[in-house]
Amino acid sequence: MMVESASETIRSAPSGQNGVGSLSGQADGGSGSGTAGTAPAAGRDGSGRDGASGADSNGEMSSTELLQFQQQQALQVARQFLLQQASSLNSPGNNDSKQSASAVQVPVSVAMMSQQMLTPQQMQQILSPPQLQALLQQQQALMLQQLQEYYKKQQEQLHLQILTQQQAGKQQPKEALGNKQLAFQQQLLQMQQLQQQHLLNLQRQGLVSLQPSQASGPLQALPQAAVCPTDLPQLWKGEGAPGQPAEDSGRQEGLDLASTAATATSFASPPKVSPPLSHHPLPNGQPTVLTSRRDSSSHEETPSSHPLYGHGECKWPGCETLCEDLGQFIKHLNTEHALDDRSTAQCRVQMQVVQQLEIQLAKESERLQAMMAHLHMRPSEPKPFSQPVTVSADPFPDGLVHPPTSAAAPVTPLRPPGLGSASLHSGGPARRRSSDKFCSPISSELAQNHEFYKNADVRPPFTYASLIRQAILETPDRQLTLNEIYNWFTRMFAYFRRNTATWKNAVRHNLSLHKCFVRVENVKGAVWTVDEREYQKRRPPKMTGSPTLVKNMISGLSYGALNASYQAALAESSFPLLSSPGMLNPGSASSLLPLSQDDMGAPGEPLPSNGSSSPPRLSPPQYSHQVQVKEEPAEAEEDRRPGPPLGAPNPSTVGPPEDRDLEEDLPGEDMS
DNA sequence: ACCACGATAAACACCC
DNA sequence: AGGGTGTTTATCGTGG
Repeated sequence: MMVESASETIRSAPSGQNGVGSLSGQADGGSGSGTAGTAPAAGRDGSGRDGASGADSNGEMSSTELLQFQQQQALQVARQFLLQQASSLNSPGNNDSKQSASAVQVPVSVAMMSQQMLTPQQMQQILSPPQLQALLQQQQALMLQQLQEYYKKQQEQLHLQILTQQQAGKQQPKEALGNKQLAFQQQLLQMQQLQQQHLLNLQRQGLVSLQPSQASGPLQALPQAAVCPTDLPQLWKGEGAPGQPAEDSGRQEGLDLASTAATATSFASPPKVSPPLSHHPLPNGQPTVLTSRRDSSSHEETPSSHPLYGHGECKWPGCETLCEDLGQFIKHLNTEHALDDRSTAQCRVQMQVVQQLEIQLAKESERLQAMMAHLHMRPSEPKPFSQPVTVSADPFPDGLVHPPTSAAAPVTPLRPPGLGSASLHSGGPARRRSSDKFCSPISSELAQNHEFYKNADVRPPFTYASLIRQAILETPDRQLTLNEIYNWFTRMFAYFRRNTATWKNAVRHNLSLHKCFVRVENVKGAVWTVDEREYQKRRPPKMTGSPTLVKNMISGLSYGALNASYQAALAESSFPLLSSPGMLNPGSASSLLPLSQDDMGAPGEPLPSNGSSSPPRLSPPQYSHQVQVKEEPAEAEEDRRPGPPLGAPNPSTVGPPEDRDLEEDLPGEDMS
C-alpha cells in the first residue's frame, strides 16, 4: 500500500486510491533492480538543453551557426520524440510516476481530451508490443520527416545564400567570393553527411534506448526497417546533390531567407561546421552533441518555418500560445513542450489521431469506390480492403503472425499500431480481463514478442492465470514447481523482475484459486500442472466478436465522430477472427487433448476459424521456432502435441485432475 | 444494480 | 524463528 503511494500517481487518476496502479508502483519506488529501467535516466533531461543562447557572443550569426541552430532544432525535436518514446517504453514506472501530474493538467485539443488521461504507461498497456513498436516507428517516421524538412530548408537556405551572395559579391573581390562559395559547398556537403549521421544515430538511439540490452534483437530490426533508411538518402538526393544545389527549390524561401540572411552579417565565417559533432549515441539516448553544443535556442530569427508554428502561434495540440517570431516559438517549444510525459502523451495521441484519420480516409475511400462502382461511375476493382483493413485483419488470421518485428516494418505509415484487431484491447494491463478474451494466443503473442517482454519493462497483457498456464505448458513435462514458475516469470518478463512480492503473491493466489491449476505431489516436492479443460471452462465462450466488444476495445481511443465508422471498419475487419466458429467451442478439442492445444491460450483468444481440428491454428513454425531458439528448445514443440512427457506424469492424467475430468466432462458443449 | 473476473493485499497454516 | 509454500478472505476496478 504505502508502496504505491510513492509511485502510484502513474495513473492519470488523481484519486488513485486504489491499488490498481500499483502494478508498477513498487517498481519505481524501489530503487528496485532497475534491471531494465535504464530509461529513467534518459528520460529526464530533454529540456535541459537550452541555455547559452548568448553563446554566439558576436551577436551575429554566421550561416554555419544558423545551420547548426537549425539542425539543433530539428534534432532536438527528433530527440524528444525518440527519447520520449524510448523512455516511456523502457521505464514506464519511473517516468510516468513523476510527471503524471502534469500530464493531466494540460489542456488538449478535443481529440486529445478523450485521451488525455492516458499516461504513457497506460498507453503501453493499451497497446501491445507490436503496436508500441508501430507507434515508435511512426513517431520515428514522423520525426524523420520533420528532420528532412528541416534539412531541406537548410539546404535551400544555403543555396539561396550562395546565390544572393553571388550577386552581392559582385562588389567584392572574386576570390573572396569563390572562397565563400567553396566554404558553403563544403558546408553543404558536411551538412548532408551530418544529416545522415544524425538520422542514423537518431534511429539507432531510438533502438538502443528501446532495447538497451539487445543489440540484435528482433525488435531492433524493426524500427530500422520501418523507418527505412533507404528512404532518407533518397529524399535527400531529391534535394539535389551537394555539387548541384537545388536552386529552384530554394527560390520560394528565398524571400525570407534573403531578409534573414541579411541579419546574418558575417557570411563568410569559417566553415567551422562542427566536426565536434560526435554522433555517438549515448546509452541513454542523449546525444552529446545536442546538449553540449551551444544552443541557439533563443535569439535569432530563424528564417525557416516550423510545422508547429503558424500564424504567430504555437500549433502544438492544445497550445495556442502566441509567439512573435520563430525564435520565440522555438523557445516556447523547448520550454513548454519539452521532453516530459505530457508531451509524450500528446504526441502519441496526435499520432493516433493521425492514424485513425488515415484509417478513416482509407475506409471512406473504399466506400466511395464502392459507391461509384455501384453507380457505374466507373469500373471499380473492388480491391480488397485497403490498408487499414488488411492491417487490422491480418494479425493472425492465417496464423502467420507477421513477425512483430519485421512485419511491422513494412507497415506503411498507415498501419494503425493500435489497431490490430486482436491486440488493441489486449494491450491493456493484465487486469483487463478482456485481454484474455480476444487477444492473440498467449503463446503466439509471447513468441512474437518474447524479446520485447523480456527486455521492456512492460506489463504483459495477460492474466496471471494465462501466464502461469503458459509457463507450465512450455515445459516438456508440463509441470512446474512454484519456484520454477517464478523463474519463468522473471525470465520472460522484465516487468516481473520488479515487484516480486506483489506478483508472486498473485501467482500463488491464482494457483490456489483456479481449479485449472492442479497441484501434484511429486518426488521432488509439489508441482503445478494445468487442467486444460478447467482452464477452458473458466471463461464464457462468449466472445463472438460482438460489435460491442470491438467497440469497447477501441473505446479507449475514442475519437468522437471518427469512431463510428472507424469502429465499424475495425469491427468488420475483426469479425472474421473474433467470430470464428472455432472460438465458440475452443474447449472441445482441448478438453479431449489438453495438451494439443498449445495456444488455446486464452480461451478467448481468437483462433482461426478452423475451430477444433485444423492444426494450423497459429503458425506453428514461428511459434516453435522462436521459443526454441530463445529459451527453451523443444518446449514449444511439445506444446502443440501431447508430446510424451518426459518421465513426469502427464498432468492431465494425473490424479487430481483426473477426478475433475470425471466431474465435468463436456465443458465445451455446456458452454453454449 | 448486479454479477463475474481479475488484481491486489493480507492473514493464516503448514512445512522445512 | 524465518522463509517458502498454499489457502483463504476481502476489497477494488472493470466490464458485460
